Amino acid sequence: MADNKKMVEAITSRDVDFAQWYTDIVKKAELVDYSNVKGCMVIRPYGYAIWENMQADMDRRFKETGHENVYMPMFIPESLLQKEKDHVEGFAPECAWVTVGGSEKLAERLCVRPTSETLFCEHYSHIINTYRDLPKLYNQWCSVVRWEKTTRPFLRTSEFLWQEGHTMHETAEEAMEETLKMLKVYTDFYKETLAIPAVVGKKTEKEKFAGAEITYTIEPMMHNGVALQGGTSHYFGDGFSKNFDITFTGRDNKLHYPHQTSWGTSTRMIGALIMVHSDDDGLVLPPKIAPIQVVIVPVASHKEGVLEKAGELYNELKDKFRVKLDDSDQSPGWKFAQYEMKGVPLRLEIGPKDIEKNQCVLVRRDTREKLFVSLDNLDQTIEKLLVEIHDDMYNRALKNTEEKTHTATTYDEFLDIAKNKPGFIKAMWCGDTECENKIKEDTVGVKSRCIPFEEEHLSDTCVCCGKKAKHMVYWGKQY
RNA sequence: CGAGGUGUAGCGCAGUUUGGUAGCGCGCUUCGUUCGGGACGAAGAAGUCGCAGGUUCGAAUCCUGUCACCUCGACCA
Repeated sequence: MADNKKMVEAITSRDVDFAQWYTDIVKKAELVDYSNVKGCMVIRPYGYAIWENMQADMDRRFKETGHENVYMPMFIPESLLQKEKDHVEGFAPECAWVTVGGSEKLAERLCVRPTSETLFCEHYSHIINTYRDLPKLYNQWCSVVRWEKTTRPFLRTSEFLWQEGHTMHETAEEAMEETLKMLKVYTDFYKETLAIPAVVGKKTEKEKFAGAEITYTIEPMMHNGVALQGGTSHYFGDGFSKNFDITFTGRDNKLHYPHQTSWGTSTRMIGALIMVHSDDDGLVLPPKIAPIQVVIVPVASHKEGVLEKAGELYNELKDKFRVKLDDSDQSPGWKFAQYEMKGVPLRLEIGPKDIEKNQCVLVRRDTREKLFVSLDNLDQTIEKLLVEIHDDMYNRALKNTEEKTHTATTYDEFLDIAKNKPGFIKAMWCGDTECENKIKEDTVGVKSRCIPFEEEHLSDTCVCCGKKAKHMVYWGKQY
């Protein structure tokens, strides 16, 4: 037992050191390994399986909304990147450059894509000629590179996997509709698949994407009250179109510039998953993306009939759920701990006593609740439980978010909350970037998260400067 | 890029102050006993002490340089 204790203590407690706890989970659940390239990580099979499940779910949603997958080059010539001024200024500081090919110095250096707006625009300028060519609804699954100063597995790495949608539309209205539609796709995905609630809304001028007219964002709150930008959807208007000379002949037989959007989510969502749901015993995965949904652990597997029964159950369940039968010769206790570490939503124990009673033991990862259930209609019992687990996980995360969301109407109140209570602060804002800067300085890092779609009227004046308020803003620290 | 920290067996660490030729726990291999919350015994395998110089009869240990990683800031998905 002393040894068990030690193994369990190998995960730093979440309440003691959140950052260390996160790193422990990521390593011990075998999601990643550090690589020997600065800021890059090896995504191990278990971590990659989570990403694959996320991909499959999102890809389905993209296709249901009419999008097609494409693949762009990973290199962007410098001249192409420079066509949009704000865009290049935003990304230049974190570009990786290729200057040599083989032994030849390149005439023009190539940027390893940090994002692909410019490549899509270049391509769109070739293929868009008439309004009949619109809309173009493309998505790309790939990796991008941003030379970050500080990196953490999943949350910020030099190279990361993501999807980036890039669309072109005949009218501004249509593009705006697309921007909001994809934000909704993200919000639904977070809720229905990741069991993560989030605040959604518009970024301020200061926080919006380089080159965008409007940036919408989904901002889930982590267990410790810190926000994570979980996905963005940008409306570009016709800014890029003009710079890249993308034109089409309209219904009026005149030349027009198409209106553009882009939207993206990344492997960072795995980081969100960890920081929202997991606990001191390891990962807790929502059933929809868990690589293993049910793990079958035979108990006293040397006793006659146990392994056979476990095998029968596996065969019965394997077509309906992602099931693993662990018949290795590790002790049951070891397996219990191991699959808790890996966040498997349901553990199914089957031993001699169960077989006698035509039952098995189901243990929920999220609550540790132990249920003795009949082997009759087991698939239905499990299906119901998985749904329940998902809903309970969502509701717990929602409760945490609500409990850690505060309201401030005076600046003293705001500073007090920022200093003493982790979480979001709802407060009125005048619309000036100066106030955002001041707040960030006065609070050590509190920034505007977003202007939510559903604003509340908390007071008439800006919490910072006292001028007339324009918006209610969610404020908070972020990863 | 600023501040701090760490590099010794696959993983976690001790040894460095005071130089003497490397050790512990976990894991791994084999055999046996175990099996309802990280089992036990026996026998094994495994380390150019991050890298490069230097001092010394002798360096994991002292000196110089360098690289990588981690944490916290600034920057960002």
